[in-house]
Amino acid sequence: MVKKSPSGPRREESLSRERIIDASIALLDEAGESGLTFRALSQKLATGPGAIYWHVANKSELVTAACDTIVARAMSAQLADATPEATIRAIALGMFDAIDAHPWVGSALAHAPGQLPAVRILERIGQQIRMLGVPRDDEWTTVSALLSYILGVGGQNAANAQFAQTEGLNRPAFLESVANTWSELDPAEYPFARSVATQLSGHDDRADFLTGIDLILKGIGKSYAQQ
Amino acid sequence: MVKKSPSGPRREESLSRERIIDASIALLDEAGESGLTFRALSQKLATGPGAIYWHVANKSELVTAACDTIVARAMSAQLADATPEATIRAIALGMFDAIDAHPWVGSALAHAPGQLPAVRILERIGQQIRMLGVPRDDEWTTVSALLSYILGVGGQNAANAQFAQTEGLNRPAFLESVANTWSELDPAEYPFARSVATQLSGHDDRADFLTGIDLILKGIGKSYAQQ
DNA sequence: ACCTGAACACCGTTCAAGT
DNA sequence: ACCTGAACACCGTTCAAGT
Repeated sequence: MVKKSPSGPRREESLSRERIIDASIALLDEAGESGLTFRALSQKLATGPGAIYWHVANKSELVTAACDTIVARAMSAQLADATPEATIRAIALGMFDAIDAHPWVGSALAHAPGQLPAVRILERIGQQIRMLGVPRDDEWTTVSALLSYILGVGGQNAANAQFAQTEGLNRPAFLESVANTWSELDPAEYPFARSVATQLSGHDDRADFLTGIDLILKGIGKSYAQQ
Repeated sequence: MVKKSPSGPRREESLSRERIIDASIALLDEAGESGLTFRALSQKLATGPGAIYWHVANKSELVTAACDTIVARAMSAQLADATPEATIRAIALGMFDAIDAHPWVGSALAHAPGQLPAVRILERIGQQIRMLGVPRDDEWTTVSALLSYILGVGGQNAANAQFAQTEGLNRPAFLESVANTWSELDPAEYPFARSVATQLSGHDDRADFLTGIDLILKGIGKSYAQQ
């Protein structure tokens, strides 16, 4: 088949959906959620704000597309010969690390339920759940619990990172300031929060996240004993 | 002690932090997240935008305060003579219903981790976890898993409601449109999402949410068998 | 002490006009 | 078909000026 390509040599600099998304990711990584602006973006791409609308419907679609690029990358990592549980843990950790590296992905995911990025995660987890002996009727609920937990932790991590950035603090300093606030709460009303405040700064978020995943997996195992 | 009150009869109409927060809640309930504007708010309160800044530092603080009012209300419900598990379920359901009634609370919670609203939930759950025989060193991780799950589901529900409202759809219609999108995905790449799409619209979000809570509680029970 | 409202420095999005 | 960039209709926030 003869390729009837339109004409001329493709200019590397010409605008395209892909270039716009790549520039958006760079902007979001550099300056956070509030850094992505059609004006900043068009400047980075050496064009006008209106040009971007030729390739992208609106800002919401742009953020979702940027998010999807990161999620697709994280979900493409495969590991063979692992148990379903181990694979689910790996998928979850992959998302944790992706959100850690790109905090804006956490809030983008939270704001676009049912969209492609979330479906990618759902699909990979779902395929593993099928192997765990969960009855068909309970598949959705089970997968949805895991997905919600992942998105919940991701969203909180994203908010922490954004808050710390806004305040000009690094993560340890931010956690310490939260711990301080909690220590000053009314002892009669907030005994638990106060006592747990001291543990806060020392903890490993990644390990905590994984413990939560294991808790849910244990619950699934207890509900649907497999042979 | 003699009360040296400033002067004159308090005008019912005078501005106050409380009146501002109440008006904000009303605005958020009526028009969603994007409905809360300093201009709309000042119009509702028959004042200027600048006046609000005398009582409230900025928009972020205002939203958090509005969120806290709803959360405090939801957390104040007490039930006596219940097992820790039953109490945790009740706390979780209370938050689910609060977010269902005020979707903006879901995203407000997600954006303000470590702030008072989240700590209220953390505290109530934490007190129950103490009664479940979870070792001190694992308290934070356990409570944090439950809280993340609640915030995750809440955030997704909020996003669903907001999306549906933006699109001018009711919830069933919105879920159906999501299910339709999923059914059209590539069968080779998305077998699970496609097969689960049909189950989507029929499901009870509240029941699913509770199943997730039970999954985590089962996991906790399995980890720390109590006598 | 508290309120007013114009002004500032931004936004996302549109659209006539260009090539 | 694709790009330009001025213009529109908004924002949150500030601040001199009032009472």
